[in-house]
Amino acid sequence: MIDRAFALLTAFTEDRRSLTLAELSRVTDTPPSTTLRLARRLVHWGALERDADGRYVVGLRLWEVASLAPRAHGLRRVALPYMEDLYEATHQHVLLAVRDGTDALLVERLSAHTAIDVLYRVGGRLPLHSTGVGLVLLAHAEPDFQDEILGQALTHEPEGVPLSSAALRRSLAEIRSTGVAVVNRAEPVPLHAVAAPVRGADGEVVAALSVVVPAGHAEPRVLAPALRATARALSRSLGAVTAPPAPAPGGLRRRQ
Amino acid sequence: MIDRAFALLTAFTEDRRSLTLAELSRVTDTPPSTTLRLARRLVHWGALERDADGRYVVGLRLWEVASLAPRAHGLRRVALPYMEDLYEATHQHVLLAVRDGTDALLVERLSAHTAIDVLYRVGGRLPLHSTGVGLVLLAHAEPDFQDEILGQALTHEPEGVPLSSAALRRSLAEIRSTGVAVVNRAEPVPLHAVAAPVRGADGEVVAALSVVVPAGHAEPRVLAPALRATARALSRSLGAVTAPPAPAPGGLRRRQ
DNA sequence: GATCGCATGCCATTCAATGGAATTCCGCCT
DNA sequence: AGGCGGAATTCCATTGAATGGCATGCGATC
Repeated sequence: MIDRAFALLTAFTEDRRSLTLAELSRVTDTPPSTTLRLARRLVHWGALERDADGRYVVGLRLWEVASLAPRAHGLRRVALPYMEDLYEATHQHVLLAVRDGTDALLVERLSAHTAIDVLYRVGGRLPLHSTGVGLVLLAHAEPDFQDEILGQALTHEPEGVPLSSAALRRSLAEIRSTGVAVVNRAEPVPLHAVAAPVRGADGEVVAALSVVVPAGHAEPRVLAPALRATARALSRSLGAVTAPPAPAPGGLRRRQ
Repeated sequence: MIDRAFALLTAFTEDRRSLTLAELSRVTDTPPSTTLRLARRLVHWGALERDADGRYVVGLRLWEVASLAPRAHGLRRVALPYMEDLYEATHQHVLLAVRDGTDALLVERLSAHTAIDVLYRVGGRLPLHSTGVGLVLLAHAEPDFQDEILGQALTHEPEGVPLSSAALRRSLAEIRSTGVAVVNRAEPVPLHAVAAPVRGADGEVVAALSVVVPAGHAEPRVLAPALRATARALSRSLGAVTAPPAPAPGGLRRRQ
């Protein structure tokens, strides 16, 4: 069965990058014989591989076809040179994320090894309501979806401070009108994040671009124009025809 | 059936990034009803998505799990900062590739937008015998595998010039003894490629790191030490314990 | 040296995949 | 407008493949 195969693949996570057959069997709640048969098929095809210790790991061939995903690698391909430009200017972190369900998915990250703290990993998920890229994506999502998120009890992620839905709504409006999201964080290390929307061919926001710098490194005021300009240039490369937002005056909620 | 599912996924290629159901059906030689059922399952799971036109494309979720592949994204994660260093020095192309079967698979590429010609894409395959990274990987592959490759009729890829197996064997020996591969190419645009091996925890070569610059930009002589040093630093990050190669004197063929 | 857990092979049962035919939908050409 | 052709989709009886319990061999651990 095919759901079994996917269950096998999803058994792998960031902190479970390699699994034995027995582990796979337990995690997916499948009898060992079935698991073995399936794992073999996947190995044969290249979706899984066995590492030096005989443990199962995600395979190169799966990555190869996944590299054709337009919203991930396809986007990245176009964005990377622009990200490099930002990277050279800041020499800290440059992030590119798209929305998937109720999370932001980090599609690319450039980081100097002299840069601060490791943040999120490429391929990992970020909360929408407490990161720069997340806020940008949320601010430009369909209103219905925004309501759904706003209806939940939210907290600022690392600190655990509760976040009122009214305050968040105000933030989103401001993000739409200014064209950037600015997040200042004290924990775990003081930093500024500045993020801007990236638009696709039909004008809708398809991704968010961001830089993250330690507090004192550069003022968000200075970074914002660079972010806006770079995101706009990237949008143009993606086929976004006309000039951008033309933000609804007063930050009206229902725009779409 | 699960092979059907993989057939569906492999129907996507670089120049077929999006497919309609009918196209999928034709390419995989599967009846439309079966194809539809399967495609739906894959969409449900996130391995496929439908784009704005309703065409099927590779999905974000597949990319997400694929980002756990140790030999692809896992490697890249460690390598990227080192690649950045090389990139800053040359501002052209920096490549990272691993071997998969009889090809090199390009795991990462940094390129300035001012850089020359587009070469190969990330996620794409390169020939082993006529690229810098490929030669490095081939030179450090198991002897049996080398023989297999050497037994074939080979040509230098872009020019179509035949390549004698004796000459290639000599090249491989030199690559092993010098620690770098140097490829000078006239077609389609004059360029130099310099590549060096990256070693994993148990000392075997797991990847190849390379820079590609236009002829006249920088001499391979100058680039080689930088490549060797960076590849070695990267190897150390990967857990390669001891100092590297200690090349077999005289470039003996059977080393393993 | 014995035991436990893991990887693996085997096989009768059963359940789910299969694809042909019919239907609807949509875009294009006349 | 009208109608044609291809694509997407539904349905269902048939068939063929997935299933998992059990037994075996293997290796590590106490």
